[in-house]
Amino acid sequence: MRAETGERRRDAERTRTELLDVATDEFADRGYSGARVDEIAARTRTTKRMIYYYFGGKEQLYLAVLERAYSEIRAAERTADVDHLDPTAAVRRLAEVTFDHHEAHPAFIKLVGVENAQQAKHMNHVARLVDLNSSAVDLLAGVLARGVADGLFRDDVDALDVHMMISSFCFFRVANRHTWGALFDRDLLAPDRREHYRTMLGDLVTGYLRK
Amino acid sequence: MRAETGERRRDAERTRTELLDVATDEFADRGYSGARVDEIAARTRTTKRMIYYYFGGKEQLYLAVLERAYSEIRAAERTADVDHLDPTAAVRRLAEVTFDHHEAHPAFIKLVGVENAQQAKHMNHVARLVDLNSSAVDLLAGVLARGVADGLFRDDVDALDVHMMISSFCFFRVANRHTWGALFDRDLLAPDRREHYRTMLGDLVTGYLRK
DNA sequence: TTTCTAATGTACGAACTGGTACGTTAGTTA
DNA sequence: TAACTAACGTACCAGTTCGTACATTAGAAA
Repeated sequence: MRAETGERRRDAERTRTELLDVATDEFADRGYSGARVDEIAARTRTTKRMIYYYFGGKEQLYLAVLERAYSEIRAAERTADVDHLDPTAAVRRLAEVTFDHHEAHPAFIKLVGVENAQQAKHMNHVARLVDLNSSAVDLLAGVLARGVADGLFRDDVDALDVHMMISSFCFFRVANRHTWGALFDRDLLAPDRREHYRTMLGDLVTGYLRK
Repeated sequence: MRAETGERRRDAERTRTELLDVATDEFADRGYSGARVDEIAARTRTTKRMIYYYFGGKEQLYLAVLERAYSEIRAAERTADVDHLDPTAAVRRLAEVTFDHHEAHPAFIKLVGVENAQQAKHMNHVARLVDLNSSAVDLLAGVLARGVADGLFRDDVDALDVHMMISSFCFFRVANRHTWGALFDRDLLAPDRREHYRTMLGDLVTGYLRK
């Protein structure tokens, strides 16, 4: 595999990263038990031995994949700059960021599914993840408070509930596109329907919040 | 395993059903590749040999599980009697039926996840399933038409989109409760929050449809 | 240049796992 | 009651898969 150039350079960081990249796809596509360490190794320029050298084993590799995937997400979530928008536009904006993010990271979505299939037992071992995700909700909570203060929004809604509402729509569209396509013959990710769903989500959320 | 009573009766139907029951849980809990035929057999009163005798193999057993799970669903979906309700109440009713259904059938939800993880490649082999699921959408379409005719609902909404909106909320709540609990320390299935979410879904959908 | 160690490669083993060959028995039918 | 077959059980095999023992090498340090 490695041989194309003939050269053999040593680069611990590159080897580690390459293993993580390939493992992310493999775990996302085949699930934890479906993923094969031999297969992961074969798709890199290094060997299976390095998985054990750098990570310790299949499970720790999966853990590393999970942690990196969630960490990368955090950065993206923070790009939303909504302070200058009025509350309604700001909520719509936040929903769109989540929408775009889900669409752009199918592997991450699959990993969430894999992790839920295992009752999130691995995620509990990555304590660091817990506070990462709160930031998105805090941002939303701020906007909601502004909307309530302005007399635009209902005052009995919880930010985490709204976040769930948004997440569920975005998650479903990506995660369940295959069964949906098979059952109803409609591709939820078809490019020409993208704007439609994005707008729909915004309407949905702002409609729910409106007094 | 079987030995408690000492007796050994022959009953093809019972053996088949028992295998399907156990296999449903095993596939739902561990995914297709994670499920073990030996484990399935061990949890029944019969032996692994019978899986091959009645179904042919692991894959065909999974197919049988999938088909039965979807078939059982259809019956439940039909219990909604909404013709006597005004459009808004009827939509709320349909959403609640889906909500209740998802909550009552976690194994089914998991199977949907398992199937999506495999790009629904097995489901495509069960052509019979396709028309099963349409009935729920047809029911919804009728109600929406009534609402539009009465001047209550927007006239630019598609029934399948509304169905997706409802499904995504219900699906997410059940399917992703583990990661959600781990990240936000909130149990989406806590009994004392059940009414809250059920109402929230109704508000969400009717709010979106309202003119 | 020599030494030393992190990084890498190879070969192999033990346990697991889906599947099967073959024998046995319950219950029906003639 | 003898014959027959659907239903069932046991033992085993062959391929797979995670993991490891051991050998080797690139490149830094002395």
